[in-house]
Amino acid sequence: MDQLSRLFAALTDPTRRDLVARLTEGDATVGELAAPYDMSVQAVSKHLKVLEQAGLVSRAGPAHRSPVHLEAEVFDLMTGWIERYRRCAEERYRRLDTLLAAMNEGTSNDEQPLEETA
Amino acid sequence: MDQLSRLFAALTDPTRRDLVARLTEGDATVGELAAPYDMSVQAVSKHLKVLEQAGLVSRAGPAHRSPVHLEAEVFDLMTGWIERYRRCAEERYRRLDTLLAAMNEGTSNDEQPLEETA
DNA sequence: ACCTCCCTCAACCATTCGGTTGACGATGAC
DNA sequence: GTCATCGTCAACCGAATGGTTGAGGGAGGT
Repeated sequence: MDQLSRLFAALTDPTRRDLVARLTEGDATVGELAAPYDMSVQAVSKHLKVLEQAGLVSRAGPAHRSPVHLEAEVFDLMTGWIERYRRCAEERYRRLDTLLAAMNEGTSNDEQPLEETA
Repeated sequence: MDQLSRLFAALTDPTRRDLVARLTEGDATVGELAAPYDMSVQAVSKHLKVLEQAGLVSRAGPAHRSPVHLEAEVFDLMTGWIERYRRCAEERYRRLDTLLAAMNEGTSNDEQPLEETA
C-alpha cells in the first residue's frame, strides 16, 4: 500500500481522527491517549500503530512511557493531492462557464467546445 | 458512518482516486470510466457507488448512459478538517520554538511552559 | 417487435479491519 | 530482588471491503 492510501485509510476511522486532534494539543503517552475511550488499551495501541505507519505519528524513543508525537508535515501529501484535483475541477467549471456565457451572448459556433467528447 | 469518514474511506482506494482524477477532465459514462482498468465493469460500478455515497460524484440522471459528474465542493470538508489540525500543530510548534528561544536567551524560569503537562 | 448493448443487482469468496482477551517483556518504585 | 504498572504481541471473532461470476432490466437501433 502506498503512502497516500495509508494516510487516507488512517484518517478514515473516527477514533484515529480524534487521536490526531488530541495530539495537536501536545504529546502524550499511550495510556493518556487511551484513557478517554471505552475501549481496551490494546485497541488504542493498534490505532496508534496505524497512524505511525501512515507517518502521522512518531515515538520519542523505544523506551517505556515515551510520548507519542504528531507529525503534521505529512498532511501536505493529502492536501497536495486534494488541492490538485479540486483546482482542476474548478478550472474546468470556469471554462465551462465562459463557454456557456459565450453561447448565450451570440449563437456563433466558431469556437469548438472543451473537447470532442464534451 | 459519518460523511467525513465516508470521504476518507472513498479516497483510500487507488482505483477510486484515479477515477476522481479522470473525472476532473470531464464527465464520462460508466463504460468509458471502466475501459482502462483490468477489472470487471461491475467492480468499477461498485467503486462509483462508493464515491457517490461519499458525495464526491453524482449522476446526471437515472437514464441509461447518463454521465458521471465530479462534485468538487465536498473536498472542502476534508481540507477543512486537515487544515484545522495542521494549523493547530504548527501553532504549537511556533509556541514551542519561542519558548526554547527564550530559554536559550536568559535562563529565567519566570514564564511557565505551555501547559502543566508539557 | 426484436435484439443488442450498457449498467446494476445478487450471491459468493478471500482478505482486511476493528475490536476482544490472554500472555508476555520491559521499566521504574520500593 | 521483587513487584506493580505500562505497553505490545498473538490469536481469535464478526463485520466490512474489493473482487469475481451470473442474471436481469431498460434504452436505442434496425
